[in-house]
Amino acid sequence: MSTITSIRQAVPDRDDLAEDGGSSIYERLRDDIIHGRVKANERLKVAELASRMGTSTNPVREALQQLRGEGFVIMTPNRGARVRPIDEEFVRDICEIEVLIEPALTRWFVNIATKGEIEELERVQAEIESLNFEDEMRHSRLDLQFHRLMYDRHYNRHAVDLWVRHRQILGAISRQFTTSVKRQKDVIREHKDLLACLRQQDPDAAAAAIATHVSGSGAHIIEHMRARRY
Amino acid sequence: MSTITSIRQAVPDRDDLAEDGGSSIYERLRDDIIHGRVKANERLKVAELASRMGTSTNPVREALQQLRGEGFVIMTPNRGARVRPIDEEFVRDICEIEVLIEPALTRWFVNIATKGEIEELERVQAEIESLNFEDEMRHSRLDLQFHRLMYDRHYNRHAVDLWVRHRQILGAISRQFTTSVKRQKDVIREHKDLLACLRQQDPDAAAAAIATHVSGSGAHIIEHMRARRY
DNA sequence: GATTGACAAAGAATGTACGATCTGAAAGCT
DNA sequence: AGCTTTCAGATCGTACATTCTTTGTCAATC
Repeated sequence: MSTITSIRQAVPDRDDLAEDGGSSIYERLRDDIIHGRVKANERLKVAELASRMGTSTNPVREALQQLRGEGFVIMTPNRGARVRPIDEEFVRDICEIEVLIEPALTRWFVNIATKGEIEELERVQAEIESLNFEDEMRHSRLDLQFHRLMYDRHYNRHAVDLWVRHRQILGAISRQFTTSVKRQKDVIREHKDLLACLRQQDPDAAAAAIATHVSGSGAHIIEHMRARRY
Repeated sequence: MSTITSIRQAVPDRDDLAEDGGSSIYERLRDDIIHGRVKANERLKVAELASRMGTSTNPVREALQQLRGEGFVIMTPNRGARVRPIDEEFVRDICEIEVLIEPALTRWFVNIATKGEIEELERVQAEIESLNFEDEMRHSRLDLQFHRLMYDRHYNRHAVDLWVRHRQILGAISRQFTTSVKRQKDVIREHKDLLACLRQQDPDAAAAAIATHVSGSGAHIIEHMRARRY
């Protein structure tokens, strides 16, 4: 009967958001899928989810439809919703797209970056280095801030939204494990390389740097997933 | 009162699909948005849409949620849904993303294409040329088939899905006007160039060819939109 | 005796109706 | 004029009916 066990008991991280469990039904479902709390291809029954969430079925149905639009669940007529597997292939696909998009965003940033923005980037980077991955949660926030500084002003909102969504998925997955020491050093070096390219106003080199950064990050995540038989 | 006028009366094209108006509520809404039958930022009231669609409110709500997930409508709590404007910026954003993605897909195709597949492409291209844009509907189908032959087998399903969705949007828009003669010639020439690159097994040249093809297509659409004060 | 087929019953998704709650704006009061 | 109140309109949530899928059983045939 109870196909979905242990979905919502004790979500230890992310207690800073939305105090009273007031995160919307949509966010709860999405997090459960991203964090792998529901198995791949598992069926999502509205009645079951509704009783679990403590609401009626209608809000659940609408949340599922939204998730379908975003590609997190797959719905077939009269047969309900299934979890889209967040497996290595999925991560690889996302990363490959980001390897294409992020360099383009970065290239544009190189051409419009002000002195102040580059200094701000360096400030964040210095903070990242001084923190040195001691607090993964804070590091994640700083890393997000670093990239956001470059992308936020881009005119292509569609591309940036895509980046945000992809990053949320990847960030949620990588939050499940601790970054390896090698990857820590690589991240810092890659950021430094990127900053050097920015200072030198070299779009091509900056694009190449961010490409290796994204690619390396994706490879790191996939290796961890494979190691855990995720 | 009736904010949404002339949404569904007489959709002349696309009468080949789904005889009894049986296209799903989601598709109807999506088409209405894409084709510009509802104005940008216009409010979408569930009760109104429900009576128009001849159903109750619940299916409409779920369709709206799905559209929200795909980014076609913007919903704010307790204030309902608004139409996301499909304007020149939106098209430009999509095209820029495709200029990044399609070359990558093409590049991969060059490396795995079989002789039979290339011949199939040439056959479709010959059909396109013989048709010579006399039937835009059939041309659109052939053009879709042309690109689909290259992308369908790609391992990155996520990227291909993104391409399909973007292409649907662009195709729906460009179906509203007739292709200029110059663009017709350009399309045929670009396809020929691409085929030459494929035959020569030159991934870089093929990627460049598809990039100019996509870019040109986008520019053509945007020019038409601007001309019509779309 | 095992396999296949139909058939019935349970489970789940989809659709309908209605009540509760929120927003927005016009009317009334100080 | 500015503020409050009130009310219509719309969204959101709950309960129920309908329809489809699925599963389990039984019988008939090979």
